[in-house]
Amino acid sequence: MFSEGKKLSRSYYCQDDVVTISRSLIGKVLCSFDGKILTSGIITETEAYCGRNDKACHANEGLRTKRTEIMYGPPGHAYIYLCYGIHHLFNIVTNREGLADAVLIRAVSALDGIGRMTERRGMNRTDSGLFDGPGKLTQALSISTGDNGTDLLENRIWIEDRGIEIKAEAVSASPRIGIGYAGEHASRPWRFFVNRSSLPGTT
DNA sequence: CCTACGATCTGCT
DNA sequence: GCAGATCGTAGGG
Repeated sequence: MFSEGKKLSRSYYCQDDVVTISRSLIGKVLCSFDGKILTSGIITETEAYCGRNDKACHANEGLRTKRTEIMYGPPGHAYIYLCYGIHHLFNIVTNREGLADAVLIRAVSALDGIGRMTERRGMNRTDSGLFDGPGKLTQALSISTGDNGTDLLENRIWIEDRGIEIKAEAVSASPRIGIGYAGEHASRPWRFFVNRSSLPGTT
């Protein structure tokens, strides 16, 4: 019953421009498997964070701590951290080991296991805005800090290309959210999102 | 040790 | 539109 999809390869995550990867992840499918049920959603919003010369990045300019260690590891692994003491935010390490580039997934549109995803959110299927936030989608996909460091080529959390087409004109770029502290770097248009009118499910 | 604060979300006004 | 939740991390003493 599940759609055929091709899991993104290691080389995809090894591309050297994190902004390009962030843009190209729009329309790909984020999947998670909890041992019983597959849940997934089309990625509709992302943000790029660069390990060099980017004050918004946790690992900017070689800041190496216990938390950021995963970001310095090999590409294609999950960097998950707790935000505001409540929300688990999911990122993908990219480029090359030692550089700490990452893409934050900010929103998805549910595909597989919608009932289970809605349930995990403690919401009703008819409610709106169920998966359109970085903290919301991790809850829906059952992704938490316990999954920090997960290899996205394994079968717990991964990303597929299902050939979903989203027109270039349906995607916009804007400054990243919630990083006002990043000074002059805050205005960089490193957030990518599918325009509201083009979101799956609208006409 | 102690303090400040955050790549957010919800509920209430 | 705004305050409160809630806790790990980072940085300073």
